[in-house]
Amino acid sequence: MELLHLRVLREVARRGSISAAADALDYTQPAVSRQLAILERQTAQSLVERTPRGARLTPSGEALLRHAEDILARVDAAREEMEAIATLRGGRVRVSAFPSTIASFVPSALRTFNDRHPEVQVDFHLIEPGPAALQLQKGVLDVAVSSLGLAPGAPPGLRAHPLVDDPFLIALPPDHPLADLDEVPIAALAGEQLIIGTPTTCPDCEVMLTACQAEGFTPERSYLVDDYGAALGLVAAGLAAAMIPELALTGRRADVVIRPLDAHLVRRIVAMTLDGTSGSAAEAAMVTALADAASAYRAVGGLDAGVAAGA
Amino acid sequence: MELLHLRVLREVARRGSISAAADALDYTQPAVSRQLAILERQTAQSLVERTPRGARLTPSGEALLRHAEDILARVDAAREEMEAIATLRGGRVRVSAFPSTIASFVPSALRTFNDRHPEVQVDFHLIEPGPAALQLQKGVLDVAVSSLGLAPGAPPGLRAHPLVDDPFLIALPPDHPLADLDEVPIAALAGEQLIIGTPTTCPDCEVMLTACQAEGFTPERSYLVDDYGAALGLVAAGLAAAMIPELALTGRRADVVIRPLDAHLVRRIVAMTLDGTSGSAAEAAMVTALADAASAYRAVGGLDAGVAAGA
DNA sequence: GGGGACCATGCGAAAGGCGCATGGACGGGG
DNA sequence: CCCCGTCCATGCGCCTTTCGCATGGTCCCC
Repeated sequence: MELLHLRVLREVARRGSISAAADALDYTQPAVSRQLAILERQTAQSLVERTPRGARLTPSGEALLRHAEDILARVDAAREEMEAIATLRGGRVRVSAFPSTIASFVPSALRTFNDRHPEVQVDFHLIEPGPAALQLQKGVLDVAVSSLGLAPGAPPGLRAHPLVDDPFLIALPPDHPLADLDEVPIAALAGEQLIIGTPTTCPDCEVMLTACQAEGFTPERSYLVDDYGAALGLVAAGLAAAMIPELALTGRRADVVIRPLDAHLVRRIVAMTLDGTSGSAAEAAMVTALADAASAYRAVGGLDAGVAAGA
Repeated sequence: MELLHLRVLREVARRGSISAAADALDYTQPAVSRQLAILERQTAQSLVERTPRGARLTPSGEALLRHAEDILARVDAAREEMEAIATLRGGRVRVSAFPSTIASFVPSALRTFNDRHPEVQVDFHLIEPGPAALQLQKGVLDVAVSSLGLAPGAPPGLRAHPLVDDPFLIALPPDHPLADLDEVPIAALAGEQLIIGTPTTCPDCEVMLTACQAEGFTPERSYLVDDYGAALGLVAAGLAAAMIPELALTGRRADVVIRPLDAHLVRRIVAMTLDGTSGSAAEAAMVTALADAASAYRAVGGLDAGVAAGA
């Protein structure tokens, strides 16, 4: 029992003759006659009653027709949903991002996506880069805004689409000697108490450690704090300097001075997707929306203006 | 999009690999792989994510799978209903009969059919032979117990299955001279007032007229009555003799004498079905049940015993 | 590092399905 | 009353599809 058979049955029922059905189906009359015969042989039923003036369904034919109508309608629905998904008029995309991006450019991306593709459902979750990679691999997530994409040791099987390079800045107490400089040399941090995110929650902070080691020293790290707000509190109290990614500076406090470093240290923020598969149109569109939002964010300078002006 | 594609998708989803799906579907792995590729091309979607350790559905694949499950379940349901109809575990049969048969053997046939095939629904209607033939031709009736089947001028396109030959008897007033005979010669009815059903409602009564004409006379018919009960009332009043089919004698009245005729005049009662088509199993089973009931009715003598004994 | 599992693709053969042409049945019109 | 038009079934030849087999590549796990 194939779909063609059901289509033939339906058309014969509608048109009232095999010839007319063949015409409607763009087949020759013998073709549908044969398909009908095959269907009757397979169902062991006489489904249509042939007369010299046309054809009519038998009771068994009517019974099968009821199923055929539903089945064919459902097939059409399936095709339409596939079409809708392909043309971004339907479907779903599951996205995640981590806090500082949600505080900056990601909402704009989601807004853009909604405007462009209002019929695509967006499932959004806050997920840290590490877990997000696992969720992508498990297939329960489509796009993850992540900070560990392009580095060596990136999660396998995933593909990273660059969004924005987020520079690391240094936060200093206002009365700190280095606060007078327009740009803080890495080397000047030797011997200073430095707050750096721990590798487990902030893997990208590694770049700071390696930069320090390249300058020949290992930073003093008595304050192990993962939260940037908390770190700024400690900085304001004059207890330490802190390395802060620019995107994490969601506001400015007057009791902290932000300065760029002389080395261009960044964490590369990317949109991660599964590699190898082509992915859905919605997935690609979400990556595009994220890239657009990140680009716009860079264009207006992000928080750079504020940084340059200091507190 | 064919059923095979949906079956492939479902099996891949269930088994978690293309190879396993191929095994379950009795295909080779390349065959399934190709069908899947075709489905993906037609839907313009990547439906399955291939890995070296198996395969997993993408979100689009899951969306299509939801449809596939329903469609395939419905196809199975259709197949099962066809199977049920073929094996008399389902389906429906539309039957009709006319009054005197409903008063005699037809109920027993319906009972037999119900006992044999309790899952087949029976739609029963009282329909006179003439209209029943039209209904059969229109396809809104499957089996009709009729009295005009084997005669010349039988409705075209229909097939008659003999059930029972119903003899015509003569009903006489008790004090009528012919009431003393064991058997009434047709010729003796010349000049008698005779009640015979009119051709429109009792076409089979024609045989009586032709028999009379064969004997060289035309019966006197002052009382044109189609109802056998009414006819017997007129007979009891001594106004006429009446020709009555045996099956129409549903009871006996003391004021009427029933006698056989010397000529074997019968109306042939048949089960009529559409000719040409093989018909449903239920239809054939209903004809069988009717034949069985008619046969049993004949075996016990019907009302013969009562007739021979007179009033 | 090697073996095993998995998937994609090329190739040849078989089968299934279509169109064309023909034959038979029935009804309507000349 | 005959002829023609309509409708359906079937035989034949060809083409398309699709299968199985065999091969190649990738990755994981032992």
